[in-house]
Amino acid sequence: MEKKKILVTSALLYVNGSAHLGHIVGCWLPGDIFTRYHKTNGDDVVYVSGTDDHGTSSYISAKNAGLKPEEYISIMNGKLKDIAKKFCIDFDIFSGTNTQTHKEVTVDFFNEIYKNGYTEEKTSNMLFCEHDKVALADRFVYGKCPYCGYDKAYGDQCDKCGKTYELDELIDPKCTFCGNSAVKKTTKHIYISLDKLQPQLEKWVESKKDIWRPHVYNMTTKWFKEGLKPRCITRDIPWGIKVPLEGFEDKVFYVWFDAPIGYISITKELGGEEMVKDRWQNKDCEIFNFIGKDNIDFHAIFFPSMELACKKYNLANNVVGFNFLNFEGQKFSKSKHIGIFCDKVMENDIDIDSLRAYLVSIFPENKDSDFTYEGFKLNTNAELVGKYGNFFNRTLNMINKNFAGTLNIDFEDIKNMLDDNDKEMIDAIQTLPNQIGELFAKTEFRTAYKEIMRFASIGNTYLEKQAPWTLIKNGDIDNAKKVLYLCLNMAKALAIVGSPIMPNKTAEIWTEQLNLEGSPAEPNMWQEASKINIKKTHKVSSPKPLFARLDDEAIEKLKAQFA
RNA sequence: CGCGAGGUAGAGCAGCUCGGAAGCUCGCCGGGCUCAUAACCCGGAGGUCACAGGUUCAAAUCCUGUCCUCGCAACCA
Repeated sequence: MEKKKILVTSALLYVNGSAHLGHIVGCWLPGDIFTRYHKTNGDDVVYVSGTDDHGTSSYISAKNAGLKPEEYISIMNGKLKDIAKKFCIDFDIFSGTNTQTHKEVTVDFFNEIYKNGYTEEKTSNMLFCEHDKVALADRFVYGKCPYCGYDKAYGDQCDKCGKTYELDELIDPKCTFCGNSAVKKTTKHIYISLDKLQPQLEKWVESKKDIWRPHVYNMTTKWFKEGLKPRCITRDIPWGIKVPLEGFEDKVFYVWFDAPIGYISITKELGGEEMVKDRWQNKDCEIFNFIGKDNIDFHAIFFPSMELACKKYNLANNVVGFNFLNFEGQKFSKSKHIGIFCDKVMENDIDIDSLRAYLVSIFPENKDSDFTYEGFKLNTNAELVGKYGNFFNRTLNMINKNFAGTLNIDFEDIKNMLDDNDKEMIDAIQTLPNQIGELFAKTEFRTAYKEIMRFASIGNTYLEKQAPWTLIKNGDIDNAKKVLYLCLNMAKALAIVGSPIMPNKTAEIWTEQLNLEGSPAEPNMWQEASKINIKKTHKVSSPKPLFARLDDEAIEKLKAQFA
């Protein structure tokens, strides 16, 4: 099988507060599972992410915390790293955009776009806060509505009467951060000529029609119908990357200009110029961006346009846009404190593999979905304990009790005693792992998970049909061994195919109970899953329950801890 | 005509890209098994696939229209 070269990115997180489950589900976890699958499949894959350190809201958050921006983001970056570790998100690097490397890459990126003639200058009016030293975008300004007089109207629209207006029509504008009056300024800015890039971009998007999720493709093509317009890429705030152009010394790049370049600079930080060449300038490397749906425009329009204008880096193969996760029917909210916040998970004994598995089962791949405690309990008990874990337990228990852990047979020994049930079982072992692998590769995680559980169910049904406990009772030892040998091979396969989602539990069952060498997540192990090749003399260890059941009490405890 | 998502058994959802006898999990009813974490397996009841038209030999699936629900314009993937 040909080995692929892959680069996986997951959206850079803003550092203005604590992460919640939605962040994990939106990009970190799918990117992690995708990466783990490919590693196990033997592909050459690198997973990069980090924090988006610039932008107005990070600047203001730092200010409110009484810290310098670089101090603030360094603390937040550390916290996020801990959370990633707790959730077993295995980044090759988790950095940020406040690095010297990032500055250099961004400046170079801009210089190329400038040199290639895809920028233009325009003059525009904007409101500025003298106190916070920031330019105020529409959503950061409030004042009196020129139509109805409502005094909490935003920069471009009044919530009360619904009317929209120009920024300079707003009466007595104030800064939303400090409440001081905002002043009008006329400034020059640099724009990227998206209109000139549209034909090339459309061609690229068209080629992704059958690869991207439908909602990503649709949302993207909608922009083309309206026609792309030049977009401002500079800002008047003191926090960010300085624009390297005469007459713009006091300006920085718009956060959404430098943030996606972070994928490149973080790659460079990890492996130097060599790795950038290998992953971003090598047409054999496939790039996957895992993002939430609010980022689709930036990853499907803005960043690829920048790359086309820069002409130095390859565009993504797949922009994997996830929808949103709700929490018990409500939106995650920092202000109302709705949802599981990951800093609380840090001090909690919640089983991460169980949580990861439940989250996969409700991944908002095609539409928004909902986290519920009841669902978490159900998935853990019915799927992980009842089907998946139970199969290991039943198999190992019988091998141990009746055969002291060693069956003393292999596939050759049973080939002439197979009935229809055995053949079905063998067929499942030989075909399902590859099918599940393809689902992971296609980023269809929910279906992959369902198939893994179905795989375990096939095992349970097989046991029921063959009833080795009865065979043993009747003295039919050869057939009992045959059944358990096939089950043992399926157990091995189940550990491998489950490893991208449940890295801890599968490693545990592999080493401590199946007593196999290495790890189920080793490179090229995926191909081993469909082989029936457990050695004749192999001795398994004694089983113990893999997942813990969750009762109502445990759920109540969780609710209380996360409330 | 702001933008977006959705309406499929009691609940929660999948299926819709590429039309071909309505599926999954839970719950409920009945049976089986006893190796297993009161776990597992089989069977059953329960649906005019929001509504109305249209295309078709055939529509949950494609087209048109109508009704209803929910998100976004405040932190926020």
